[in-house]
Amino acid sequence: MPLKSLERYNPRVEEPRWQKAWDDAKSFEVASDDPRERYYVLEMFPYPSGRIHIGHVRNYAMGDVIARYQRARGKNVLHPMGWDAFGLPAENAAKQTGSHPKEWTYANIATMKRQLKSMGLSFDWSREFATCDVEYYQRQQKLFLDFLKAGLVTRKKSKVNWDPVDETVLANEQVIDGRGWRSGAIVEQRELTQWFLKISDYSEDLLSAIDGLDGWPDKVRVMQRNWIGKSEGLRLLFELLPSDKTAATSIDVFTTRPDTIFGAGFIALSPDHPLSTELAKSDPDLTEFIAEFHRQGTATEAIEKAEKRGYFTGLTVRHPVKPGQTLPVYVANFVLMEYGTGAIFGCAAHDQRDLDFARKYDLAVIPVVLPDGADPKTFDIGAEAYTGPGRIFNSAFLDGLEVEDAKRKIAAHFGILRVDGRPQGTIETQYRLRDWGISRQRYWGCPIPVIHCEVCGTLPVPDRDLPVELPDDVTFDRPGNPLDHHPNWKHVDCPQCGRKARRETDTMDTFVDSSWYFARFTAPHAEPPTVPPIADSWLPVDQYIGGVEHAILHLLYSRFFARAMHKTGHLGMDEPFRGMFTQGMVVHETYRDNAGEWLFPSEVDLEGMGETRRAKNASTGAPVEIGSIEKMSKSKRNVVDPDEIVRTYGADCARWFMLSDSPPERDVQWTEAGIEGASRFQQRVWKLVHETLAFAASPAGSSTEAEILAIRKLTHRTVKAVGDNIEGLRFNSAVAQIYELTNALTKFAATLETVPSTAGAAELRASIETLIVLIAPMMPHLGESAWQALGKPGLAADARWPAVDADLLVDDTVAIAVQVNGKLRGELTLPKAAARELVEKEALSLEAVARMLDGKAPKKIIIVPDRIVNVVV
RNA sequence: GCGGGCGUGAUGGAAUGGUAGACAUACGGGACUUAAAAUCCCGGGGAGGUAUCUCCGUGUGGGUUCAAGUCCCACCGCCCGCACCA
Repeated sequence: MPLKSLERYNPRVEEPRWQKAWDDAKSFEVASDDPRERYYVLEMFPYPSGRIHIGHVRNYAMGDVIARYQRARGKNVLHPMGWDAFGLPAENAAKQTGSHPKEWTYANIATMKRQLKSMGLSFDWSREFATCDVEYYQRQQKLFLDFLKAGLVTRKKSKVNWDPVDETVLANEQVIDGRGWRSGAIVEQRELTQWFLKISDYSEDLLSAIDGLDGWPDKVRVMQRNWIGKSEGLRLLFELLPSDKTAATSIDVFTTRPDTIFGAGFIALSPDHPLSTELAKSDPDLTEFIAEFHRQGTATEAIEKAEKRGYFTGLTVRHPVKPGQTLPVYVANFVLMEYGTGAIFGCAAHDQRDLDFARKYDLAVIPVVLPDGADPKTFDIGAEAYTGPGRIFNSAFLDGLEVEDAKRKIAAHFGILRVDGRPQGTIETQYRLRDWGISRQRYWGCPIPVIHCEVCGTLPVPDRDLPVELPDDVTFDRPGNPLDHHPNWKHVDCPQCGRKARRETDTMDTFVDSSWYFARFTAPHAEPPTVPPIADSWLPVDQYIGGVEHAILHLLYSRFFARAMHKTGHLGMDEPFRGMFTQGMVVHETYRDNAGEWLFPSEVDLEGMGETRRAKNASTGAPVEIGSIEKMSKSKRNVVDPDEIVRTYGADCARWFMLSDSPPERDVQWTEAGIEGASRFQQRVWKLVHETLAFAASPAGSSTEAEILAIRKLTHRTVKAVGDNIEGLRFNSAVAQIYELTNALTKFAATLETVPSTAGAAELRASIETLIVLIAPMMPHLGESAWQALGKPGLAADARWPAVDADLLVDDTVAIAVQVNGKLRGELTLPKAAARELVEKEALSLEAVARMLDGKAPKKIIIVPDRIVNVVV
């Protein structure tokens, strides 16, 4: 039944038609009073930078497959979308083009929403919001005030990371290799009074709960563990010998190796240590040393490898366990004020940094841990410190103990002693995690709802005065915070005494906005930030999908926020995301001409393959160099425009290709051939559907029972496999299964053409209908068009996932591989669960096996039922 | 330096310890066509000139096992994260 006259499937016509049908039917709007089992799938919402890029397409295609699949499984699926809409780019655009951040942002949202709609994503648009909507950020202000009341917010003067390009403060998490995460500028240190969220209150909880996040990638869990950075050790007081340089009587030190105390050779203070600062006042050389340290900036790789340098303060402390001995006190450039107490004791023999330092300043190197098997008389430290296990020696009452036992014993020892009336040593847990500084000196963010009164101090804005709304009339003609420059916005009356007071002009870090949006989606129009019973009925998010670049920042903040919202009664749970998935990037080849100019893929013609593959400029014919495959970026022009892809191939093909080519956690390379393959498949399915319809009208004939059964079995197996693969997020494997079924059905249709059969045609039709339901989550528009062509009622979007007949998943005959000494020599087709004797007999009677045996009797025969026989000779 | 991951045809990649290379892409051959595109069919890890068949083959070298891409040890290479955390 050739269908030469069949028109090609035309996505440009079909796709908008179905998008409208879904809209009209409100297919994807969900109600919270629906009694069915709930499923919440969420993709990280985008920043409205201007246009959707192909990475978004991949992210949302994955989420959409899950949403549509779970819907087909009969669940009430929440699949919302919104906009992470505050942030610096809007202000930068304002500076560059004179646009207003608000207009710029909402215009971008409009564009991107149109683009997303053209992708046919099953979002519940009725729940859409942008974080810059007053309706959203006013609830965020409410949360802030509740956090403030609950003691989860502090205001303190602190050294902050200052981004000189963006002219704002950055959180530690936002400093990458000493540079601003967005601007790339080298970050400077400044002292400012800042608002902090006390995430460190939850250090232990955030850490220990990671163990329970088994729906998260290990990689992300490890990163979060490392970021929180727990270590247990001893806080130890060293008594200072009296000096006219300072009134201080002791130095507080944190160590994880108290067992090496007998090997202590010096004390080192951070240049930022209060004692260092005090001493510097009367010591110009130390002042210079500290200034030099600050000039070096913060942690970059170069600094990391920088030489250990120190400055002797002239102070000495008593050695706490060696009566009569003292240790010199240095200020050293490798000691961080941010960790522990900002002071350490140096044990050169068992810490590499301390050893480097000791060698440079000719300080004592006293080994106190003896590796197993080493001779205490000859054991010596060369250029490398010994940090391994062993027995303690040279250490009086610790001698002979293992490292861990020695730690316990010395902790007990110092727990009894007193310095300045305090225990000399206390066991303490330290975390690397710092409180989250959220103050930003920017306009386009959520205003911090606080008022500063000279008399009453710092006061929260009363709930009744919310929202604290951003003024529209701001200018961007000078550096700094436009809110601060605004003529009257910050001038308010004190809510307590009524005197003139000043509004806080800092706005919140935009990571605050994204730390609770998933909760707001559960009741986006409610008066309070969340409606706890509703939020709790949806949360935690069953499957969250986004880029690994948020593995620490956003995911950690959100986990903290859930806890803080729990504490303040806005949520009933602590962990916001049950399942987390980090998808790979979309990458593309780069192209560069002789002048070194980057070219867009659309400007390049490619020919040849492998070694002979060449590229030239499509319009001029000039040679083009094919460069490395990299993450798509505007600067290297290795980008494709989703709009253009949708125009040329349709959204379904873009989605299909994004899902088919690589495992979702790995990078996928965008290729023209790949998207064309998707398009070919789309046409094949369309053709197959119409062939099926033609066969249904064909006269009776005979196809064999066996053929029909084989098709039915394959269909059921595929339904099972595709479902399993989607649930396991193995979209590429699901696609492969669909290809296999499609290929088999195409072949079957071809045999029907030569041997017509009513039963065969009916079987084909049933299988095709199933196939369409399997395809629909990935190519939803094609799914609808085919569904309609097949004359099925309603929308494919509402079709149920086909039921699997378990009996059809197993065969009554099985192919059993026959090996001799582990090497494949043949294959048997036997009834399922055949007796061992039969399997053995059949296997031995194979000619290839007999040949390998060469008349000898087998030593052993291993039989794995229904799978394999291994004859051992 | 520490931590995590990965290494399979020309390419992206499949493979509960049990028939390596599913599926796709690229390529080659054929059919259809005046021709091209599209479409359909066939082929394909390497070597032994073809088929049969044999040997080799999942980064390298060892090991465990009847059987290893898969598990263990060592090494090489690549990618990612953290980075003076005491």
